[in-house]
Amino acid sequence: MRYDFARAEPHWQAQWDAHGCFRVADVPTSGRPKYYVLEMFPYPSGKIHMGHVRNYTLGDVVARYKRARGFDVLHPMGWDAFGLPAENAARERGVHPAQWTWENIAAMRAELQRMGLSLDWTREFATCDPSYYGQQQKLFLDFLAAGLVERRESWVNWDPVDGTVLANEQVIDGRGWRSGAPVEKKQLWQWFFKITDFAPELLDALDGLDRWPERVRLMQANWIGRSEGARVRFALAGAEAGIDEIEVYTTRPDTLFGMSFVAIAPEHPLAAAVSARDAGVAEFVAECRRMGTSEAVIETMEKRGIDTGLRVAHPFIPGATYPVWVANFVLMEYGTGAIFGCPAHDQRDLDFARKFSLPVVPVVLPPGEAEQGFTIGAKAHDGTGRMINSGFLDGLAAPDAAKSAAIAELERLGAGQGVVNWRLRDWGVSRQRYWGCPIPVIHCAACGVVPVPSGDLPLRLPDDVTFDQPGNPLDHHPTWKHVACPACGAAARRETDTCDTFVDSAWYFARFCSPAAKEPVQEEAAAHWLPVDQYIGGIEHAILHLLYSRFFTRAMRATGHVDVSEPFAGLFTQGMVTHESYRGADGRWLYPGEVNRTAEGATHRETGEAVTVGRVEAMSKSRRNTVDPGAIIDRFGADTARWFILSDNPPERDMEWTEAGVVGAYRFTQRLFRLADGVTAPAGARPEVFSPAAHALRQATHRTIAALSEALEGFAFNVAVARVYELANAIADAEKSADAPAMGWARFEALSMLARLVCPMMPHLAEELHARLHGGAAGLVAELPWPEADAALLVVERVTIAVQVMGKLRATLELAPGMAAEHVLAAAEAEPNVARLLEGRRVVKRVHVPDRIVNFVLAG
RNA sequence: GCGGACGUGGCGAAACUGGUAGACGCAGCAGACUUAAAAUCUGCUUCCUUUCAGGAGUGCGGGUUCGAUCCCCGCCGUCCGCACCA
Repeated sequence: MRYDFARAEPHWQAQWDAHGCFRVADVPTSGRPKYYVLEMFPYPSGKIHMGHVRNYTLGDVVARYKRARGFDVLHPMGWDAFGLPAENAARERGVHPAQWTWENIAAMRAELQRMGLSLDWTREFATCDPSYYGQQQKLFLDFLAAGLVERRESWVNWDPVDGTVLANEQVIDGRGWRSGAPVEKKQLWQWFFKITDFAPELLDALDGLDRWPERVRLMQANWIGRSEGARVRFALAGAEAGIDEIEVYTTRPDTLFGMSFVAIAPEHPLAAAVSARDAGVAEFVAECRRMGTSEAVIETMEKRGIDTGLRVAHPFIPGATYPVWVANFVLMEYGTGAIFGCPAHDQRDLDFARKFSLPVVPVVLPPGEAEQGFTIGAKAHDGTGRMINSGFLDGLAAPDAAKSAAIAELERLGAGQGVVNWRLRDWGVSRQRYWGCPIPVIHCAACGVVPVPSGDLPLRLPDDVTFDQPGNPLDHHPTWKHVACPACGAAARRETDTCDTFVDSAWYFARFCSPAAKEPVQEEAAAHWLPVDQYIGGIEHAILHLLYSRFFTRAMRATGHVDVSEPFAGLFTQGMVTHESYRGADGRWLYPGEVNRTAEGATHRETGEAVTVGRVEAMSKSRRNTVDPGAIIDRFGADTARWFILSDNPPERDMEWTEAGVVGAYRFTQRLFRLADGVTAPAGARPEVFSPAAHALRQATHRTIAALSEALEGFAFNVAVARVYELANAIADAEKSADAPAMGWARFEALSMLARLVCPMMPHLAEELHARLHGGAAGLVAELPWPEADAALLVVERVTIAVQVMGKLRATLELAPGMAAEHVLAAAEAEPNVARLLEGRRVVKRVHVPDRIVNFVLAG
């Protein structure tokens, strides 16, 4: 008899649904503790991919386990439904973004439901639904009223041919992806959330996030980027267009005596001023504008610059002046958009100085170096040392003591002051696009920016838009933007920018607590469920999405919507799903389904020609190395897909999807089914006495319960899987051993525990096994508590002690635990192999680690 | 370029975070069952030396320690993020 997953899986899903196993109230009255499990909700691209299967399987294991542990578990699902792909589909295929999105959602919901996830589907929503984004508009207006939103000019990537703003990913090698035209930077008036208001708090609170991965906290801390330094004002030797000084931010004011130039960003006002009269500078600035706004691009391109001819005075050295350059690596967004260059102690400045033959004066002498003859070669010295060539700073320790002294002097001279600087920039949320949440403000010539009245919310997107011309369809709409000013009644214009989709995902976790509420969040529901106890998603979101959510939660707290500051108490970041890639003889990428893969190599399934096996890489459509979860569930069932995805490796690491691995997982589902097939509850009470074999099986069962609990708590799902294999092996072995009277009882115990233990991972098979073992009379596993291990069966009766001589293993001892050191050492010395090696040698040290190891250290 | 991680048999990995490296699975090999194949079951499986017994071994090179996959220093390789992809 074989396990018929195709029949069983829909059956048990219907049972769970009929029992409402996974539904919870907005404000539960059960008295049980709460646990909120959330996986990052998907973008509705149309099909689920293996990354989703992994993410939602991980979350489901946690949700089911916690539910069994007696928690009320909130485990919702929704759709991150606004975004560029829907507009691209509209432009390419003429389908309306709304239609495209809702059809995708329907398809993906059906696929997700086949996975047997323990979700409360009654809480489902999509961010493109006015019932969601209308609430978001309320939040926007509350933030605006609280001074957390601001309008200012900032730079965007502009495609001059398509007349549209480009996302960084739409800029390829400095050109627009569709038009191929060189991209230009352009300044637009944009809306910003003032995330920098919370910079100190966002940084400090990281310490309290003890259930977040350390690396994520580090990345966030570096991203927020607190630094202590100084602002220094350099007087220009001659004013330029009314500008008579350059303010610079530096973290190394101690190296001011080593300066050899000042460099300003191409967007710096002074660069514009010089451009007006200097064609060379104007040309350079224009060229920098064609680089787009991506920091990664700016930082990796060749360091270039141009001398403006201007000179600045040194704050400490009367009479000394230095050239002012425009440099393509100076960022307008960081500090003041201007730096001073000290080539001896900053690698980038050194590269720049070497390239343009600027002086390199060392001012920090590294420890152990002689001052005389010390020069800087190809490497700048950015470490500690003692100040030289630095006037009043000479002899001080760098950087700290010298830094304080330099700042004190700058302040005394009125040439600057010590400041704390943040790398974090305010969050620009304006998008010149249709498929997003409309920003609910009106621009009035007389009244300025006027909020859309709350009674007019949700401010809906118009449906009748066209995508036949470049730019923002909202802007082109014949009527939508024309509106009377709510304040004065005069003709006014709606804001036509929509929100960054990161805004939608920055508070959805709060909305899930009360998805139907008439306000953004219902107070009691949010108070009960927040924060999310376990959040699970891809490491690629380690910075932006998580930081924005942390900001949003604080902004919602400031405007009275929630009473927590941190959205996610626990965070787990999963790795990607990867697969081999294949290329045919003509160089085209091939889908795994088109390839016959053997240990020796690969051939094309139809033509039989040789196929090149490429690297194992993240699944992507462009390389066609994708596997369709739907097809896997058709062939093997959801439990097999879930089991394999959990068993392969630790969830935080990238996993390789392999056909052989899935087949192996499938075989195990059948093996479990066979093991339990025909087994029913033994008649009579529990036996008084167990044979050694039956006792050993019972120990294995209870150790598995304990081990699995520990593994599941610690996200070591691959270890949990291994423990399940071990118990299954133990049951199979016991089957073969002589059938002592009590063995039947021990075996039934093992099997019925095993059925319950695999439930978080393979919920359908668990129900099937459970129902068969108990003749259908013992309820749903989904509603049973987690098994408890019998402490008496966890007691360790024998330990294996390794015996080393000079750190090398020479023997092992089998002993009862807790033996005294002398006894263990004596037993170790008596081992023939050990005695042989100790013969005639002097033992200088005898190491004994109880119940673990003995080590004899010999003289000489 | 900057920031963050990761690297263990043929492959995915485990190892009570300083104490027997390789649990468990995949693949492979041998055997049983079968007319045969599939499925299933049993055994073997880090590498080297001639078994007994040794030697080497956790990306590479050093260091600390009785003892290092684990701690420290320096390299190499791979991956993630870099603010308008989600």
